[in-house]
Amino acid sequence: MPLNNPTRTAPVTTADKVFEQMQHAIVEGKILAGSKISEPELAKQYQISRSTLREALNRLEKCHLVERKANIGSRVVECTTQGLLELYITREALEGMACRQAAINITDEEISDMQAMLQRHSQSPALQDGVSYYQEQGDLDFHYKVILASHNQQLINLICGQLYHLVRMYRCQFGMNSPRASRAFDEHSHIIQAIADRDGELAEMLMRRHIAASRINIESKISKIKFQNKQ
Amino acid sequence: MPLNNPTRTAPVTTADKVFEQMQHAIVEGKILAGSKISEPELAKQYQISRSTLREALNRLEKCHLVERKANIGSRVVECTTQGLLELYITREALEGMACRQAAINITDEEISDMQAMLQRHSQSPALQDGVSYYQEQGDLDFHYKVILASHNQQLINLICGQLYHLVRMYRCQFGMNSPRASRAFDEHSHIIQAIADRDGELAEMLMRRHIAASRINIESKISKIKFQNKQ
DNA sequence: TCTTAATAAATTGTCGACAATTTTGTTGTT
DNA sequence: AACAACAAAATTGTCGACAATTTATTAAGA
Repeated sequence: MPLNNPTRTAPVTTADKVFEQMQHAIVEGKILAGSKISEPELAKQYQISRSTLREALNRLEKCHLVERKANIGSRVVECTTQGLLELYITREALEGMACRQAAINITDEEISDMQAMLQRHSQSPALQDGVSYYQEQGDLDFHYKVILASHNQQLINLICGQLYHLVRMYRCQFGMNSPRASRAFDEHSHIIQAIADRDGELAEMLMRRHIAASRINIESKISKIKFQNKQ
Repeated sequence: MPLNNPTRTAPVTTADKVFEQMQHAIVEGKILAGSKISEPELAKQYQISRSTLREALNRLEKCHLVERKANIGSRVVECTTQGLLELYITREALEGMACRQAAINITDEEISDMQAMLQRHSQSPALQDGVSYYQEQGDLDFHYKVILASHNQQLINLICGQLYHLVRMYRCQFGMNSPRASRAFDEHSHIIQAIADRDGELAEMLMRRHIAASRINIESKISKIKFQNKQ
């Protein structure tokens, strides 16, 4: 089970496999954001029938990576500054609550597990500031563990099954791979402490600030890029 | 545009229509919660092909009303006490944040609109404590307006497009139609006031308490029912 | 030359049939 | 009677073809 999706099940049907391929292609920008999706073209490309492709498209729509309009067709979602802002505000709400619930529902075993992970991260700086998209698992791993520890299936499905696909897409396409390295590590540490202390209120507050800081960090990078482009 | 779904577009394709029919049937319990869905059977029942039915099923899956497993089939979601609890906790997080964003992004026009709605509700007690599923629009209307006023498309899609289908299902199937009548009206009033004052922090806190109170109210009703059944 | 209308091409929606998988029912053995 | 292996039935997944709708192209008129 890959680190970047703890809730996923092994792909059994061909639609599953095509879904995963397209998912990666969209996240990495190989299929361009905002571009129209031609069913006949992609069906031929993946060597499958249109029915199967449409099945895959439906799943991509479920995780908000494509949008479909009746009789018009499908488009890959666009990556806009506003969309990123909205996404992080939503994350703040959901992961904040997940963190509060984690403080309530986490098992002792999961606490040990998270502390062990933190220990590993402290010893391998490469994990603290992942350089590429595939190496950012340190941060994602932390967030996934917190979310799963909430033991709230509704929150888990929403965040891991839907939001995080978009999060990865934005991170990848905007080149925001290293989420504030050392600072993030400290913040992770404090959050785990609050959870271990069963202090739900503090845990939620810290997680919300952690995500808000991450959002502001990314926003500033974007505005720099925009500034450069105008020069 | 029906009151109970402000983000919905008119159904154009037959899959759309079947989706809406099934949606209502599931929410109202005409298709039993937790029951298996036979594709051949339902396709015959609705006089459509299996492809079209599957398209409808995909949309039902998108709003979490059915769950599908590969090679096994689809089932209507179950209505469990835990599921209800999880749903309301998620609502608390999302609608709380939506309320905070509304305090930031709402237009003067929308403020007037909400105050006018409140005025109408105060004069028609029937709207304050809706008796049946179809008459609970007073409460739903309020929540929808707040969510839309957030002007955050991500939040709007998640809450209106997904969560609220489940909310209506639980309300309908557990017979929790009147959401604490008069108390709710006062709470609505205070929330709108906070939004109009542009006090995002207070607005979020009030909305969270409002939903938490609603959750606790429903929980107590459920435990009473369980108690009765054991007698 | 620019709009508008009509027509042709392409794309999406729907259908029925076949293949693959799961479930059910049966048979045979312990 | 209980269990296992096998066979039959039913269900889901996939395919290609046709219908309905949208988009592109052409023709006509102002």
